[in-house]
Amino acid sequence: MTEVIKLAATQCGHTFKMNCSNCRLNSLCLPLSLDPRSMSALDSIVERGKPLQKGQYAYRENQSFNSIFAVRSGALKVFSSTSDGREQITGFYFPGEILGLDGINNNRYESSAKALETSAICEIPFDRLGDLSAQVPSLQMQFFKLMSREISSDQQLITLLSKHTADERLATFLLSISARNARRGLSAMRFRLPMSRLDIGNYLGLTVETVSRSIGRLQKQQIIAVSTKDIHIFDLTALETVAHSKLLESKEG
Amino acid sequence: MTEVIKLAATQCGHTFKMNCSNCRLNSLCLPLSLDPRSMSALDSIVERGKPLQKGQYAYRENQSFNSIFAVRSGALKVFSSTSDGREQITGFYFPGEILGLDGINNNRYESSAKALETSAICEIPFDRLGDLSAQVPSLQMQFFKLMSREISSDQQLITLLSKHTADERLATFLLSISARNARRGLSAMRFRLPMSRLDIGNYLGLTVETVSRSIGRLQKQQIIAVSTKDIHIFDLTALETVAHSKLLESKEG
DNA sequence: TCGATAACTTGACTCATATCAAGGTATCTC
DNA sequence: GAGATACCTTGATATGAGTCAAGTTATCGA
Repeated sequence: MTEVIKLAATQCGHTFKMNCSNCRLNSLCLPLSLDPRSMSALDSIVERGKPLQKGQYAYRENQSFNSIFAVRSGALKVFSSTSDGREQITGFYFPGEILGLDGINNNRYESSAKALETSAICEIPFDRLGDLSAQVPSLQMQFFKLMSREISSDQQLITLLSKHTADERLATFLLSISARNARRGLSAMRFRLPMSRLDIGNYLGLTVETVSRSIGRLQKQQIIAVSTKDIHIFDLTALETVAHSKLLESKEG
Repeated sequence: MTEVIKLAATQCGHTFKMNCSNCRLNSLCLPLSLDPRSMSALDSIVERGKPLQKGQYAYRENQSFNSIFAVRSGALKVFSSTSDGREQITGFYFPGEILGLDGINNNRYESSAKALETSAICEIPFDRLGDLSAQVPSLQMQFFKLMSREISSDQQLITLLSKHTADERLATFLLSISARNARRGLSAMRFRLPMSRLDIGNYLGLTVETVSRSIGRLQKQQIIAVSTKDIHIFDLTALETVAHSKLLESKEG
């Protein structure tokens, strides 16, 4: 084995060995519910390279598939190219979330993953994960659930795009970011968006102008306050109302 | 074991035991690339009940998850309810295809599956499939690929809904049905749609009227001929052109 | 710190698709 | 096989989001 011990430097100058056991995201990520021995087995196959700088890729469309990736810090966007050369963003990925699952089917990635800001990621070689899954039933189950969750969330996006107005889409999007922040122990009410308005519009099937106007409307209703990329949600309930119903929304005038 | 031998009656009155080995769809379905022993192990956990009649459900949203299903004959639609009570169809499933994967994550189905016509389905209990997957690496891999394919196809639908016109969506939809027919050894050029225009519109994020008008435009261009639910594709290349590019389409006038 | 460039906002206008309406056609039921 | 019902088509009109345009505000590199 040629495993290299990966060290990470803290701001105060100490170094420590990064692993799944001491990762504060392990309860959100693949190791969830693994016993210590299995966690250490998983840990031994995880590769922790140096962080991606903003704009760098974790993987690219059509590249041959070898690994899935877990986000440790930062944020990435995943997108594929349409037949006429435009891009479609299919998801944003935050710490504790796993990307690259679309590559399994044809042994090549069907999308590209690009860092929106400096991001640390864990690379998990898929063949070794498969071997380990066959030995550790709870890991296999956890991985099945992970893929199932990706399917569910894609289906929610399908519904969002197919049946909802611009304001509903934007409100749903903000609620999703908020909930994912809360899951990591961060504020559900205040956060900074790592992606541009263009990316948000692309993801939600809207133009930049429409995103901007929709944000404007939510601000005018005092539901949120926005300063460029800093979001402050004043009224979570009102935001949920906007997200969930055309009918109610129109009654508010 | 209380396994009952399932018999199916052919039209000429003979009976035979249905199993994965003799199923003519096994090269499209989960058993793909399994050796005979593993195939028979898989076969022993599959339950083949009596066919669903049109309108009956394979499973319903929020029902507790136990099994995934393979379509043997017929067709089903899978849909979930939006917050305001409307339905969103997320997929149509044809023979050889597998549904119910969204239930794995939370141990309950996040969508409902309804037969569009009389349909025979194979029920595969998920806990037993998990056990077997851990023992048969090629089955585990096949199942991972299956889920990955579902993710990819959902992402393609996301792109279709987000970035394409009504005509592009409809053309893409017809091409998808055509290709899946061809995969099963049926005609790519002539087929009968099992779903209503309403269902097509719902799936594609369009109203019935728009679907109808879009079909009308494709007929006027002599690309397809349609008689209610019977589709005849005259010019597959032209249909692909319509599906793939706004730019080219507008040049044709 | 300045200048350049990218990102964002706002307004005026257009257009693709939704909505409303009415009539026609297939399909099911008794 | 007649009536009822669901499904489909076509036309007229309305509208939400797109497009084009111009100006403002952030961000980045030298």
